[in-house]
Amino acid sequence: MLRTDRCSCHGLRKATRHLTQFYDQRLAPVGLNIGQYALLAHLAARGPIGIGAFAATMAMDRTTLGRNLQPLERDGLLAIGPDPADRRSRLLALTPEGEARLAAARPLWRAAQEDLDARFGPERTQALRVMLAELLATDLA
Amino acid sequence: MLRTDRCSCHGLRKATRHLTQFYDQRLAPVGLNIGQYALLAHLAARGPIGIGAFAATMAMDRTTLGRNLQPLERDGLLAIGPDPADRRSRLLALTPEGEARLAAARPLWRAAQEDLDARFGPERTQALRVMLAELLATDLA
DNA sequence: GGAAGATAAGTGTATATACGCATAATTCAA
DNA sequence: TTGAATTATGCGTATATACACTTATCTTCC
Repeated sequence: MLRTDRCSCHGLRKATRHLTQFYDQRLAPVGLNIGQYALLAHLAARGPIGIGAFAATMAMDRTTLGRNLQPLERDGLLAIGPDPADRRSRLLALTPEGEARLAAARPLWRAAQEDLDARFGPERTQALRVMLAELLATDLA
Repeated sequence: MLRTDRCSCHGLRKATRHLTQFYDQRLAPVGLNIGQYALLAHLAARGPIGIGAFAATMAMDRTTLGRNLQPLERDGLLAIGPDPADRRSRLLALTPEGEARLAAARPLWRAAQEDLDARFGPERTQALRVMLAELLATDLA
């Protein structure tokens, strides 16, 4: 018999640990975790972008994003350069190495998604994604 | 128009950051975050318990739990004592201070839950909890 | 043009997360 | 009974998360 948590936040956090470990293990062969993969994938799609705007895109605290960029920059997967239009801002962009790493990671990510679909069910997975997007869009302040 | 994430894990992690910040802010007046509140609440319910068993209960890595206990022990909210039946094991239990802190936190947690229900909808909140429990119960290894 | 306010980002600090390795105690089997 | 396998935990390391505070730059208004 399935026991749901009384606390919605605790249930969410537990499920996140569970799923994060799964994705992290699947991506480990290319030396990325799911958070880093998401950063690279979104950065590839949004082109050069400032830290604040990118943090908003990722629904992440600005300072958290700043810290998370450091290992990726250190490893040469992304470059942080000046913004010619605003000297306060610094523009993020993938390096060729970052694009190569992302390309290597994509099939692993896709396989993880498909495995999740197979084990949890495509409809439930889809329903979960919708519900999580709705929760994220809910103003809680 | 609502945009769902392609990556289930990324969607889950974003929603967790969002909801965790909400709960953390609501619990801040008593000096706890939602993770610490969950630890104290479950520890109160499960009585003295070893670290490994408690970690399994919390769906948390054993070493993560060990680290998370440190601030709570330092602040005198829980005690880590020897297990008379097995000298390898160490038993966790709330202190009176821990019980008092938990009692002070409960109304704030309850209010946060009710606010979430009001803003996200009780049916959706319940459906989300069920789906997350199902995901947690899904073997992904 | 210059002061006031707004905005972009970095730093210090604290907690959260988990892997790999090490240690100590228990259990089990020959 | 003792050596091997198992189990419970701790520690080193690396990354994730976010708050409060600070600095640098930009914008606006007079």
